[in-house]
Amino acid sequence: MGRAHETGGRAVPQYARIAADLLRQIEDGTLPPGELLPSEAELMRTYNVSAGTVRKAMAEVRAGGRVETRHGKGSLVKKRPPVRQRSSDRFRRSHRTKGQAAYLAEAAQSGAVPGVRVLSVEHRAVPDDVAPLLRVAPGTEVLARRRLYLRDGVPVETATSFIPRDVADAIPQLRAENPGSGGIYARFEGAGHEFAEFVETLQARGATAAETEVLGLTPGTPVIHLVREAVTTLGRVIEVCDTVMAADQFVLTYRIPAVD
Amino acid sequence: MGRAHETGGRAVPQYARIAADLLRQIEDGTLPPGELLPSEAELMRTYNVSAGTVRKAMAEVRAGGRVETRHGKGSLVKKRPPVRQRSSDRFRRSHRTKGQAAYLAEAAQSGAVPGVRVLSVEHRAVPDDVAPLLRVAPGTEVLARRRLYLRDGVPVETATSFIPRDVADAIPQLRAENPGSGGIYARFEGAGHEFAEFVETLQARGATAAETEVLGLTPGTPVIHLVREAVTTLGRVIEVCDTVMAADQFVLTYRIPAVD
DNA sequence: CAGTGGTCTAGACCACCAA
DNA sequence: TGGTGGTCTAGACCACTGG
Repeated sequence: MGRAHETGGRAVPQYARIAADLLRQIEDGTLPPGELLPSEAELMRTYNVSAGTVRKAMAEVRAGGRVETRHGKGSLVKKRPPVRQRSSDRFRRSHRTKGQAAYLAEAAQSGAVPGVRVLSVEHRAVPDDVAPLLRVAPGTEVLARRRLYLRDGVPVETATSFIPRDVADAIPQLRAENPGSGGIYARFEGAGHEFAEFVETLQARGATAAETEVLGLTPGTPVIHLVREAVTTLGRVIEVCDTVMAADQFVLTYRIPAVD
Repeated sequence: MGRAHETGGRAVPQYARIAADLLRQIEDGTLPPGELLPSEAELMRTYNVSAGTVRKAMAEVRAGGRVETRHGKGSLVKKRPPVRQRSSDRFRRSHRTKGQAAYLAEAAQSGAVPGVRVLSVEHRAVPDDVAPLLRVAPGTEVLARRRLYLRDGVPVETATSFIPRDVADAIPQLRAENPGSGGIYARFEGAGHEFAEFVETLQARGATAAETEVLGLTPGTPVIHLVREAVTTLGRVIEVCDTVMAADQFVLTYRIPAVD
């Protein structure tokens, strides 16, 4: 009993109905931010369904991004659903000369406590998808700076910068854990490179197992995969930054000037 | 038997291991594009797990976006995983004067057959989240143009344009199903509006039930929610376009000029 | 028709959390 | 300790696809 087609001839499965119910309650404030959702056992009772069905419903609710589930505790409505703002002018030179790296510049606007952890700085073979962007042969050795960004202590983004050897070797600070005031872009400029533009290419997809691990996500949770190329006025790409962000933590905005 | 901690003391669940296995095989070409994945029954046999476990693994594989599952048929590796390119210069005026709306301009680059279906053109109350962007009071009546974009016949994106009454009333073609050559932006320009910039704000999240329906997605599949404001040289926002895209169908690129 | 994925059940055992 | 979510099983019935 309880099959979708029997409970009223509907084509919509029970788990979808339960998920929609919960999402609506979050939407209209019946379940306010910070509130604990009904436990799965309770949902089983109130909807008269089995555990598997409730779990599938909850998986869908989680995918919506407005809920956070903690093992042994329960699921609670997130306080500020979309949080960090990544915007076009985060790369302003004026920020760097004031000593703010891009992520600090935007953290200032959003009121959360930011953090960075440098995971590794090493020479390694360039990944196949990055090689053409840097205009180097596949397998060429480059400098890779891998770091983890935190927001209020929780990981929200990983980023890996790839820099050609000849550029990196000329700037010793790039091999240091802390590249100094203004971040690595300030170091590039200090070494005479002048930026013309940044090109960001992004797509969204479910998190892979590896990303799930590093960012502390539930499997299948959406992530944004963004690759940024830093182009100098000489037309050279001197850095490619590959970042993966927990999708629910970011809102991105871009300003596109109208052109002919 | 078969629990995660018993099969070798690993903390990684079986479904994750199976999903990773399949994703790796897709990645390295063991399962080439167009190929049918092993059926769920076969996976149960080869990995010696139950149906539920295999289904959870497949759900994770699907979330990766490289696989398409058809009921009664099986799961197959998508041909061209990321397909449509949405780029910064899709709004070039030169495209419009040549009679190409933005979506046609980019479709030309990607080799697929594009399509649009106008779902509705009507006057309605502005949504609460759109009102502040248009600088109108909540509940104000605006013109809403809702359309569905197709790629090779399958829906990939819904878009709803909101236009203030005073702007819309002056341009009769905006109420027509087909706004004419160059799209609605060409009509705005024809009526004397000059665009200064477009501001795009986007986030990624799992699809809601309603989106699942319209776009023909699996529940929980990632979507990109993008809101574009069209700003004129007079500083007025004359259109807000709210779009939801199937995430696996789009790669977005933005060019950000370096500024001080 | 046989084979495929989709929904659902009932029950087991585990890992985490808080009192 | 009792309640919570997380993983897994074994089996049922359904709906869709294709020959």
